[in-house]
Amino acid sequence: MELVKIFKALEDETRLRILNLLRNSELCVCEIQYALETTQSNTSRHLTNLSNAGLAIPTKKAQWVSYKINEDILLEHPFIQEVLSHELDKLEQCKRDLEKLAECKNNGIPCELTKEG
Amino acid sequence: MELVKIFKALEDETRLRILNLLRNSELCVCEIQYALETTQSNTSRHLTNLSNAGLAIPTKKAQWVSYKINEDILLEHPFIQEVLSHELDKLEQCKRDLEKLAECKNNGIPCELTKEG
DNA sequence: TTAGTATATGAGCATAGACGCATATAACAA
DNA sequence: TTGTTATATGCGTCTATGCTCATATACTAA
Repeated sequence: MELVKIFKALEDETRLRILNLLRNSELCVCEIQYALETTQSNTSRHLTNLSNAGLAIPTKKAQWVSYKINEDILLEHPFIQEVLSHELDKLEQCKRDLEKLAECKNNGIPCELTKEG
Repeated sequence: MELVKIFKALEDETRLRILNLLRNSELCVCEIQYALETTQSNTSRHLTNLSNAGLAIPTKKAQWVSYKINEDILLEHPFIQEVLSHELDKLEQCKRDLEKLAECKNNGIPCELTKEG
């Protein structure tokens, strides 16, 4: 059941935090990793999960893989747009993640520096 | 995180089927069990789960416990209403469940007959 | 080629949860 | 009381999944 697959993807806090980060921009794995303050493998797995559920779309550019929200699934299942727009922004953790992401963007931090936290 | 708790509850096909059944009426455990064609313990556990997640509300009447949708959580999280209204009704299994429920209601089947399927 | 970086993935561990069986609890009926 | 019915729950099993560590893969650059 596709709906179950979607809810299974939404049922993890880390994945909700990733969707929140992707809400306004396409991001590469290391930027997401930096914002979440987690490991590379953990970030990658969650992104694979979101991709398998049809919620995110990966694009490879040189050695980077960037992920964005799958707009098609938002049209097919409007409740997901509702979640993105009116649920995630209320969460403190999601706000902190966006600040962390802005920090990463502003400082022009190269991906390798995500290792140093 | 409350949102995660809600998605964990929605992430199971049986529980989505139960929410579909409760969409239009308050039902006792045995009616739900009959419509789902599953065991009593399984039905009870899923209803407890929905109740713990704040999605359903139990009411005890004599030896029966009836469950209904928690309208308050629909107001707090409109995406749930969206799921109930525009996602579940599209699922073949949910349609079959409603037919099975109607059969149970029309025949005035007492709860014990749910054993005979 | 070799080295470095970005990402993905296999292995192993730990936890969570779905299920069925059996049993407990609660309410009713005789 | 005893028996029946409706519901909940403890226990064991099985499966799924999240996490970390280590390694593999893919791309870039020198």
